[in-house]
Amino acid sequence: MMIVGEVPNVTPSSNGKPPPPVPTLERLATYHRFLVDLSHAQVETISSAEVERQTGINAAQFRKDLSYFAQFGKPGVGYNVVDLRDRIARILKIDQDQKLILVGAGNLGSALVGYPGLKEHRFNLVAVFDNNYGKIGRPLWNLEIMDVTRVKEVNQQHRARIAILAVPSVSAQMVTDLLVAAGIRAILNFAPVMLRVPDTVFVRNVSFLQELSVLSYHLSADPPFDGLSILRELDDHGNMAETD
Amino acid sequence: MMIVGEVPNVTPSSNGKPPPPVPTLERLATYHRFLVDLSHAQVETISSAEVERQTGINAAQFRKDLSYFAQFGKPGVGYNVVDLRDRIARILKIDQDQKLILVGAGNLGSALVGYPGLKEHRFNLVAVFDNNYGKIGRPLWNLEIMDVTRVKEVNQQHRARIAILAVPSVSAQMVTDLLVAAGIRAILNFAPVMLRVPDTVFVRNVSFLQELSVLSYHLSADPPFDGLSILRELDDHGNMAETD
DNA sequence: ATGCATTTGTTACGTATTTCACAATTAGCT
DNA sequence: AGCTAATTGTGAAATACGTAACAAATGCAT
Ligand SMILES: NC(=O)c1ccc[n+]([C@@H]2O[C@H](COP(=O)([O-])OP(=O)(O)OC[C@H]3O[C@@H](n4cnc5c(N)ncnc54)[C@H](O)[C@@H]3O)[C@@H](O)[C@H]2O)c1
Ligand SMILES: NC(=O)c1ccc[n+]([C@@H]2O[C@H](COP(=O)([O-])OP(=O)(O)OC[C@H]3O[C@@H](n4cnc5c(N)ncnc54)[C@H](O)[C@@H]3O)[C@@H](O)[C@H]2O)c1
Repeated sequence: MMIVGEVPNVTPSSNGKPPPPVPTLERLATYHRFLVDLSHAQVETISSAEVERQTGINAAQFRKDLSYFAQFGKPGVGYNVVDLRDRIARILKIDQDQKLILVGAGNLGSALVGYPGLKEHRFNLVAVFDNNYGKIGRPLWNLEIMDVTRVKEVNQQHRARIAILAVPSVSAQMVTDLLVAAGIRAILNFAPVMLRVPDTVFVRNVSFLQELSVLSYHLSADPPFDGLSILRELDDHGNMAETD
Repeated sequence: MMIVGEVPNVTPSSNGKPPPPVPTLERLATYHRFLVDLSHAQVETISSAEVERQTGINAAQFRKDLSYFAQFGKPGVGYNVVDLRDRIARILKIDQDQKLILVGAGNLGSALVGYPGLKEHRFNLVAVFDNNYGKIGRPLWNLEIMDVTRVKEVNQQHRARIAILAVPSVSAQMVTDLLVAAGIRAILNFAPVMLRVPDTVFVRNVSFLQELSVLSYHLSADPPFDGLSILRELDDHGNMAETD
C-alpha cells in the first residue's frame, strides 16, 4: 500500500535508459503548449536559446529534457516546431483521444466540465458523477450527471483510466476507493487531502491553497504594500527597465 | 527581467541560515491542513512517525522541514497539534487576513470566488475584475465585477499584494502587466503560459492540463484498460491486500 | 532517583536534478 | 570542396533535495 503525494518514478516500457525525471515530464507539457502557440504563429523552427528567451527555461535544461526520449533537433539549425510538437504529444500520449471521468459536479467540477482546454488536449470527458440527488439526472454542459454509486458499472462501458476528483475533502477517500474499484488508474485530485491508493494507481494533487500559501510566505519579508516606489523603475510593460 | 516558472529562492529576512527549499514550503501548507483536521478531531499531540503513517510523508522529512524554522516538538512526546498548527500558520502568514484580487470572472474565476476554502485560510478576496462589459457591474457572490482597467486605481484603496489570474492565455500577459503596475507582488496564474514579470514579483502556475499530461504519460506503459484482473487483489477499501 | 522507551533535531550521506562546457554536426557562403 | 557560424546532444560538475542514523532530551515506570 502507498500513500501518494507524488507519482512514483516508473518507466513506461522499462528499457535500459534512465527514466525521465518527473520534473522533465512536467516541463514537457509546458513545451508542448508553447510549441502549439508557436505553430499557430507560423514559426517554422526554434532553437533552445530562443526557448529560454521566451519561456525562461534554461536552454540546456530544454535540450536535456528532450534527450531522455530521442534526438529532435538539427545542430546549427534548431528544432522543427510542428515536428517537435507532435513528437512531444506522442510521448505524453496526448496525440490520441483519452477518456476521463469526473466526480463532484460542484463549483469547481462544473468549471472543469466546461473547460475547452480538455478537448484541445484530446482529453475526452465521458461521464460526470455526484452523490447529490438534486443533481443526479440533470444535465451539465453536454453530459448528464450520474449517481456516483454507479461509477464502476458505467466505467465498464467507457473504460476510462483517468479520473478528476472534485468532491469535498471529507468524501475524497471514499470516492477514491470507488474509483479504484472502477478500474481507474490515475487520479487528478483537487481536494486538499492525501489519498491512500494502491501503488498501481497514480495520483497528482492540485492545491491552490498550497500555492497561495507559498506565495504568502514569499511576501512575508516585504512591507505590507511597498507603495509605488518600485513602479518608478518599471517600463510600461511592467518589466524592470535596464535589465540586460 | 525574469520569466518565471518557479518562485526564486529568496529568504524572508535574510539571516545566516540556509533558506527553506520551496518543496519544504509546499509541504508546510500540507502539514497545516493536516494539523487543522487533527485539531478538529481533538488530537492533542502527534509524532513525526504518526505523520508519516497518515500522510505518507517521510518522518525525517517532516522533522527536517520544521527544523528550517525553529524547534517545535518535545523529544519522547511529539508535537502539540494546536501549537504547531498555529506556528506554521504564522510562518506562512496565513494567521492573519490577507487581501486578494482576482481577474477573469469566467468559469474558473467564478468557482474560485465562491470557494469557502479561501476564507478558511484567511485569504480575503476584496475585488474581482473582468473586461467584458456584459459582466462589469454585475454581482458575483458578494462582490461586484469591476472593469479591469480600473485595477490600479481600485487597488490603491485595497492594497492587495496577491492576485489570482484566471483569464484566457492570450490576455494573460497583458493583464499581468496591469497587475504589476497596480502594485501586485505575487500572482497565482491559471493560464497555461509563462508570464514575464519583474524579478520583484513571484508567480506560481497552476496547470491542470500539465498535471493530466503527466498522468497520461505514466499510463502509457499500461494496456488501455487493464480489465478487472487487478481488482481481485484489492480489499474492499480499494487497497492492495497483503502488502506489509 | 534511576533506568528505559520514545521521539526529537541535526549532521552526514546518498540520490536526483540542474547547469556547465565542449566535441560533434549541420547549413550556408565563397 | 572547404571554411565559418550556429546549435545540438551529452558526459561531467555543481547544486538541491531527501533519507538515514544517532546523540540529546523527555516523560514514565519502578
Ligand atoms: N471551488 C474551488 O474553486 C476550489 C478551489 C480549490 C479546491 N477546491 C476543492 O475542490 C473540491 C470541490 O470543491 P467545490 O467548490 O466544487 O465544492 P462543491 O461543494 O461546490 O462541490 C462538491 C460536489 O461534490 C459532490 N459530492 C459530495 N460528496 C460526494 C460523494 N461522496 N460522491 C460524489 N459526489 C459528492 C457534492 O454534491 C457537490 O456537487 C473540494 O475538495 C475543494 O476543497 C475547490
Ligand atoms: N475552466 C477551467 O476549468 C480551467 C481549467 C484550467 C485552466 N483554465 C484556464 O483558466 C483561464 C480561465 O478559464 P475559464 O474557463 O474561466 O475561461 P472563461 O472564458 O470562462 O473566462 C475568462 C474570463 O476572463 C475575461 N477576460 C478575458 N480577457 C480579459 C482581460 N483582458 N481582462 C480581464 N478579463 C478578461 C473574460 O471576459 C472571461 O470572463 C484560462 O486561461 C484557462 O486556460 C481554466
